[in-house]
Amino acid sequence: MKAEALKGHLDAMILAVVGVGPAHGYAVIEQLRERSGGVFDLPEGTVYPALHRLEADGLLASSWETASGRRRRVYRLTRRGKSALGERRGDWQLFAQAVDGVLA
Amino acid sequence: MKAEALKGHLDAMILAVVGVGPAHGYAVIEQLRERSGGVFDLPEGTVYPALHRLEADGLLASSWETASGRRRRVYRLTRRGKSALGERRGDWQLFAQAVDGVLA
DNA sequence: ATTGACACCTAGTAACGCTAGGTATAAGCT
DNA sequence: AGCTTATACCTAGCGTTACTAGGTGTCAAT
Repeated sequence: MKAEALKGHLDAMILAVVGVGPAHGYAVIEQLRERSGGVFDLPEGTVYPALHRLEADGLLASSWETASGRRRRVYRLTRRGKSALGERRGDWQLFAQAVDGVLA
Repeated sequence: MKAEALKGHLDAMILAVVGVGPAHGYAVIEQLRERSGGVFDLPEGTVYPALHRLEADGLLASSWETASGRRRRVYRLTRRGKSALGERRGDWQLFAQAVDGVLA
């Protein structure tokens, strides 16, 4: 599968993962891998910048935590992020249905 | 819907449209609009370069036609294009299922 | 004569996932 | 003690690709 396939859909998936509950970057990567059935095994260089983007856009907020000697930046959904997640889910359904219509 | 959403999926859809039967660029644009229920109303600057890419990759082949005074470049699937279409359909199903899994 | 639909083209831009490097802690093995 | 693996973070630069914004030309309708 080409790398470009993900473009424009990663944000929605990250919001969805963090929407389940606050999570740090590494955990987001694991969740994406598990919830996608192993399809999305994303490098850190993909996910970390995306998290920063989402925070800069005000859809996520972060705070530092320390767990067993390791520092973690834990992200949570902001109000705007929660609202954006709803929109993105709708966008995805519309998009997927449209692609199905063309490929059918 | 963001423009990036399409990335990596346009090729598959163009192959699918041309796979139904040879078509020229403008007709491809119309087919994409119709078969997607109006969701994909793509500018020429998106579709024409994509057609050129696919031809350069050997998945499409083209020939000039003249219909009622207007010249058209008509594209058809090559053997490799047909095979690629099959792969891309599979990729899409895998991808869509994975995204569904994460967003659910 | 002018507008709109048809039909093609391309240079440049913006977005973003990824590569490839880097730092640092903790646990387990030899 | 040294090494590897997993955890956990970061970023500069690259490559791909959809789109913008322009251009050319034909034909039908007003």
